[in-house]
Amino acid sequence: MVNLTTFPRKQQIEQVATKLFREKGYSAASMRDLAAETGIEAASLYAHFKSKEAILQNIIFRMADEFFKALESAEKSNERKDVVSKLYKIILAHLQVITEDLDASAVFFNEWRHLSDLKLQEFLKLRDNYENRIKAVLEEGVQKGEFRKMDCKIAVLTILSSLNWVHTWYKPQGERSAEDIAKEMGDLLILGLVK
Amino acid sequence: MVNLTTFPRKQQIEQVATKLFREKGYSAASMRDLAAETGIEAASLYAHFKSKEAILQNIIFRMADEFFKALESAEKSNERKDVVSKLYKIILAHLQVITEDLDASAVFFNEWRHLSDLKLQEFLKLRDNYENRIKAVLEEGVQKGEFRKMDCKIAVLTILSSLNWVHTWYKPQGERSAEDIAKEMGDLLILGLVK
DNA sequence: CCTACCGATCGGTAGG
DNA sequence: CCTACCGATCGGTAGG
Repeated sequence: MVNLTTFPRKQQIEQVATKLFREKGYSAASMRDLAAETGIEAASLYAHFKSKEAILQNIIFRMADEFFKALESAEKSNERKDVVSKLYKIILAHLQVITEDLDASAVFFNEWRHLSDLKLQEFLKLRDNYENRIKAVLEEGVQKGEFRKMDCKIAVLTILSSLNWVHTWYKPQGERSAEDIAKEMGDLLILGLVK
Repeated sequence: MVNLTTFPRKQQIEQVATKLFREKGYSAASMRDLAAETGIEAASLYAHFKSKEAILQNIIFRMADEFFKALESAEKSNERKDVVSKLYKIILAHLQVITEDLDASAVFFNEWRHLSDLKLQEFLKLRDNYENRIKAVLEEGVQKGEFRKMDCKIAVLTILSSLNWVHTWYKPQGERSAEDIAKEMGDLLILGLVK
């Protein structure tokens, strides 16, 4: 039973659902689990959400929105700078979104496949778009001679997959901030391991 | 309905289950789905496996075994070489296991959380062990002066998470071999993006 | 490997 | 937000 009195009921339910979806997975988490954790009857949840999937959709597309907003402001604030600085900023922005809501990030990265057809397509289109915008930054880096010649498609996937795994091990009460992690991972991905 | 006549029944069922667990997720895939795809009755599946989870356990611990065998032979064949070469070999070995069975890899990486307590602990212990062995290689690289000073824990997680995402985009009939991908990703992770 | 079947639980609706 | 309830489906067992 989770107790939150400062947020509207709907947001409380969504937050508890997020935690539940993360812990058990979307399919294994039932509306009755959610009812028990929020302290209201299962049937009453349908006064707030029209279906179980609607809750998932809210979580996922809100996160997608956060990622896009972060990417846009990272791109804007570095328009005239070198590509290396721009990429550091993008990595930081992406990690800030993740570390600010680990539960929602976990659901975003692990449970999107349970979206139904139309919403799934929408999600995949957004993901594709996001990847391509970062790929364009890498291509700019290659073109300007800052980066080695490489397969930029594989490079984006490598960068994003390593960033997207951070939600599994990041500890908010740990000693390292999102900025620390972004610096460390940025160095690794941009400078490499070797001296 | 999948048709395979060259393998014993139990292996056929496991292979179809792997595909099903990958596509729908472990929780959402039912024994009746599996029955329909294999062409036998749901109740008959229990002549081959004592439970649904037993199938998942088989898939996951067989893959864990493959990863460990690959890591061991990569370590052995490079005992006296420089750390950079050793790490390239480890990356290749890891990617070979993934690309040789994409379905089983997907289940391994996505569905382990549905293992029950005891088996889950076993899985996490193995994963920890695997990560630590690669971390030791990175630390050796730092100590010998081949690598920059860095947080080796974050570095292993970065490397492994990017490798473990390959199953989502690798196309076996595509033009790129596991060796190609390993070279490309190895270069990125070891040399970095910059010139 | 089949038929027949079980208790539990699922997402969701009706009507207040 | 509740009570009362529905049809469907779940993992699994008994007994052959």
